[in-house]
Amino acid sequence: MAGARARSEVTDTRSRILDVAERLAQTRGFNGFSYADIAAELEISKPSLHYHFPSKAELGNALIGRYATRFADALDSIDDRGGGAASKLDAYSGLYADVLDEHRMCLCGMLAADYETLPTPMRDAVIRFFDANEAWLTRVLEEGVAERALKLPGSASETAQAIISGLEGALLVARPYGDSARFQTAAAGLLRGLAAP
Amino acid sequence: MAGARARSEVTDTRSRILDVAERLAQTRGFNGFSYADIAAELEISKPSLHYHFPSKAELGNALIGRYATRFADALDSIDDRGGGAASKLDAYSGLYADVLDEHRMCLCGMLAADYETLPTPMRDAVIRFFDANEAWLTRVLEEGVAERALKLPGSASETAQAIISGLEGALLVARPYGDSARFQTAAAGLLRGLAAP
DNA sequence: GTCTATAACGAGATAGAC
DNA sequence: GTCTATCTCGTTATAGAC
Repeated sequence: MAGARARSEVTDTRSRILDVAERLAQTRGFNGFSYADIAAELEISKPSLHYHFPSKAELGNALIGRYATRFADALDSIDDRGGGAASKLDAYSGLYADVLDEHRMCLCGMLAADYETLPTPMRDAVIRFFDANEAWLTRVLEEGVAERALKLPGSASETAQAIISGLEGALLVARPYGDSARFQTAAAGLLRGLAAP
Repeated sequence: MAGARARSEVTDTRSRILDVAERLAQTRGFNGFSYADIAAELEISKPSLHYHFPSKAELGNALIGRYATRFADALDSIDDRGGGAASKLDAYSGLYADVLDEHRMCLCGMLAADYETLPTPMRDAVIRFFDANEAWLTRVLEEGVAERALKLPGSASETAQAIISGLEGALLVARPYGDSARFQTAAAGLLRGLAAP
């Protein structure tokens, strides 16, 4: 078919920019990288970056938007796989473990640290990310309680907030230690304590 | 007495610099403020700052050092007050709540996010801070278990790590929401789940 | 869509006077 | 101990050619 390209032979520039910016934002924070860093890694010029993302704020918005979409897709996949509430929570924790395996912080956890320095649209998008996670977790926890598979220390939404906080914090603290076992231990303890069978 | 000064009439410049830098680091991250920000707020010149702290890295070291000392003192105070393990854990959680009341992140939690961009001495000091917290918490948890006042989901040191992670994450996530009740709920849930009576 | 060139500004840091 | 003046470099961003 005319115009078709071998998949992954070339990824479009916009996506490759987002890939690099995402990794830098997750490892160094939003104020810890520059257009120059991205340009050097992709071997393109800085003005080319500005063609795709006129300002760093717009790059940041695109970053969170894509990340949130991907995360929502991952939550859908967990739902599609079926299984009980407890196994869904394990899979949810696994999403965070995958992030740490790449020596990254959750993008929105990192941006939560940078929050005060972010432009308003990015702030709003960070909040929406956490709200979406809380809504998904709340539903899973309620299912677990209804099935008598889980016992929670508080309401489902309060427990959901505590799980998100706990996993974000486990990422935050484990990363300096460069120790993914440290994350696993904390995450397992948190889930056992907060959503016991 | 000659040379004596009315307390708090003037705080020495070095301390005032650290006060401002500390607040900026806790709210904006270590890469989110500059010598110019501090100079403007204290109405002194940038070179005066460099006289007290020749480089930003040395300012950062002094920042963590003072913070860690103050935190260790607070832990000593909790011990001195007596009471059981459960009330010590509540007091520990209260230290984090106090930070959030000033709309700040824990300094070392913030620096954990900035970790990859920090000079080595600052990295080491961040790790030491968490290790000291873990050691204190581990001891308190072991006391609680010995008194049969607490039941833990894992070893005392693993539980200590999970508590630190959970409280740091609760701060991280609650701050964008500007909601200290959100922290309290998550913290209470975490402690109930991880160190149940 | 990508480039060269450059503007305009802020960063960390230093020299040297007082 | 604090200042003015300055340096050097890195930052985001734009103009305009190809």
